[in-house]
Amino acid sequence: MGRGRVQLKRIENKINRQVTFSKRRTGLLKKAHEISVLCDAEVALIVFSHKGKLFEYSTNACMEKILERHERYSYAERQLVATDLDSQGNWTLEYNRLKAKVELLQRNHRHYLGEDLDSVSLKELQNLEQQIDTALKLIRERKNHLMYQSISELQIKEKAIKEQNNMLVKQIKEKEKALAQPALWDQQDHGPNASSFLLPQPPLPCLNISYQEEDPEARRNYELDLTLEPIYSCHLGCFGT
Amino acid sequence: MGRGRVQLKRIENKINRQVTFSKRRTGLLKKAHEISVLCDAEVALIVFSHKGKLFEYSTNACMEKILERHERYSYAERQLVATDLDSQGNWTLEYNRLKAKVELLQRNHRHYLGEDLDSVSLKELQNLEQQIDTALKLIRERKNHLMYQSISELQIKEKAIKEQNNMLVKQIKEKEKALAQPALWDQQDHGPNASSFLLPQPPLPCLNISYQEEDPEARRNYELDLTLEPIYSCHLGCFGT
DNA sequence: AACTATTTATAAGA
DNA sequence: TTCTTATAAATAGTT
Repeated sequence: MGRGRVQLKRIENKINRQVTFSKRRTGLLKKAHEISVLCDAEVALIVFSHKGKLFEYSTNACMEKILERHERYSYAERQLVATDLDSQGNWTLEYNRLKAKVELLQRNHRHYLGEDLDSVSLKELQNLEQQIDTALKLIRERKNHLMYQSISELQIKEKAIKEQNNMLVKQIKEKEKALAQPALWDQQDHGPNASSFLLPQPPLPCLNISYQEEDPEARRNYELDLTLEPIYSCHLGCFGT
Repeated sequence: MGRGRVQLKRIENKINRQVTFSKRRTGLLKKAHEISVLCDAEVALIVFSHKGKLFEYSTNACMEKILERHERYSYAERQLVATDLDSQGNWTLEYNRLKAKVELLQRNHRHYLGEDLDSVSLKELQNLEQQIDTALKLIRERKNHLMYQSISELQIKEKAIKEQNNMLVKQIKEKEKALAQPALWDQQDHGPNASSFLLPQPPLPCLNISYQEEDPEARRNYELDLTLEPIYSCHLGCFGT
């Protein structure tokens, strides 16, 4: 329906595919709604775009109900093959349903790990490959994001520590200077706290003790800085991959 | 689309409604399939007729997978509805255990698809990356294996068909030659099977009839050979990826 | 199930 | 994305 006859195959041009998707999606949802109203049918339509975005339509907006009904319907079919155990309560049904779900998930899980592929068709393999390829990209993206984040955090911390160090060095030098001329001072009693007498009030609390490593915060920073090294060397190389 | 404009309301005439349902259902399923192929989308369509009969379409015929994927999207919502009923019975324990398992598996599943990574630590991301990288290699290996396998099978078939063709050509030529010198033969009675008189005994059963396409096997081979083209053109390009 | 007059959907272009 | 337009497709009413 349009200016050219349409071939039933994947549209390779990305822009084109996106536009066609948008148009046809609208049409499809509309038609789903129409048949639902005109013919008094119950319709559930789920569409995931190539990029993974979800679009859906469901009669009376009760998707869950319809999916449940579907599940019951197709579950009943499967029951015909396996039958018999609907003796006790209805919980048995629910329990078996869950169990089947676990099995399916575990099967998928194995496939996502590249295991147990003998029963998988070529077509399915191609889908799987693409899904996983996409997943890998997303994971690396997220990883890189986290790494860049911690790098910039650490750079900020590093800068703060250096400033602290500079101040400490200055303090020590002044203290040495003061000790070199004790005559001017020893008549007065300054008590045991003499080491901080030159600090402004109030001093930054950690400044006069971090050399003794009694400040947990300072220590943690230091440790973090060390820990970072191996992470860098292992993974910075993959930033672009 | 038809001889009259259509009102978007339930068709009251029962026969009419049934006919329209049948027609539109066909159209809807077709369109669902088309958007799926053209735009590389994943589609699940469920239709219950007024009378309760089920019709469905799903991309690659994996309805369960798509529904599961959908479920993951609206997961949080249903949690609100579903939680609360863990009251009596010892089966409740087992049931909840299973449910927890499903949740865990689904969480993993999401991670394997590269979704929902916000809560994952850097360390875990690294593991995930490696697992998936390995999986991707395994999947591609398996895919290539399958593709090479079908290629060599098809090459063998191709060769066999060519040989058949050669023999047929030879037969025809000999037959023509024989017809060009009828005097030598027409005293003898060879019956209706004259066309195979030069074949070794027993002849390949299909050889003397395949030109009339009465042999299903020969025809199937031919179809197979044709079908191969698009597979080659679509997928051989990915062998190294 | 076919037919066909029309309405709809949509591909291409802007 | 949205609009327009030429054309392909779907389908309502009919047989």
